[in-house]
Amino acid sequence: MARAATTSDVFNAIAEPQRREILVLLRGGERPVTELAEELGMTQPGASKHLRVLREVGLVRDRKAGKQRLYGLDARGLRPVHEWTGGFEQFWNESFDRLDAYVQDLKQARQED
Amino acid sequence: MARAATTSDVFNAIAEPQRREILVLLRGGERPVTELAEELGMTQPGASKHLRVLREVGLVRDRKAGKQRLYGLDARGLRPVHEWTGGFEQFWNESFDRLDAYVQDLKQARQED
DNA sequence: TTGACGCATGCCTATATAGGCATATGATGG
DNA sequence: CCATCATATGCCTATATAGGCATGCGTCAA
Repeated sequence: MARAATTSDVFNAIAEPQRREILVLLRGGERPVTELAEELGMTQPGASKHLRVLREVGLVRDRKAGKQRLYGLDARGLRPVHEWTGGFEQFWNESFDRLDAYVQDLKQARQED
Repeated sequence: MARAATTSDVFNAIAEPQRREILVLLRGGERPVTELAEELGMTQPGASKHLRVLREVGLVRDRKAGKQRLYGLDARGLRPVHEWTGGFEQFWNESFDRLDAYVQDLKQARQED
């Protein structure tokens, strides 16, 4: 079995680099599919598929604009990710310390040989 | 083709729910493999495999402790994820506004029919 | 209505990977 | 050296999914 579907889990949805690029581009405002595809060097169907995933997981929304379909950012879904990683913030610096302690242990162990 | 390997991309590595659970558990301190497996209801080989991915991507480190191998958190790799999502923070609230505007547009469009 | 444009979808393939199982590997105590 | 415990790995299978391609579908202008 595999992980939760890309279409239901934001963590998985943003695991794809090109989808992250799309989100970054959309910070600049709404864009039609073809423009996104062009700017990111992907095919139009490719862009559409990534956009579909992002839409189903709620990170973008779309609206019709004439012949075009404009995709826009809905970043709210990223907040849980930000908060989850934030739960480790206190360990970022501490990690250095622990690594130090770890290295110290290694040195000691080596001396005790 | 697929996305960047779980073993090289932190975003992908944490896309797996069980790996996230492992990381959360490790905030409580180092743990041997069997204990992790037990607490998370996974098999020992399963835990070992997830730990390997986490180790290769640099989110955990291990040290020998007698017969056991203790895995500990190295959260530094989560920082880029936190920062990347943080880059969207200004859009979280704004998203509501945009959504509102969007809904307004819909209503207008409907009236204009 | 017709043609052109913009986008979504279906089909197919290759690949990554999660999980189950058996087993190899490594360390410890006698 | 042997038996045992703790982990890591290899093998196999099922599945998700990214990407290429062709094509369907809706919209607009003439």
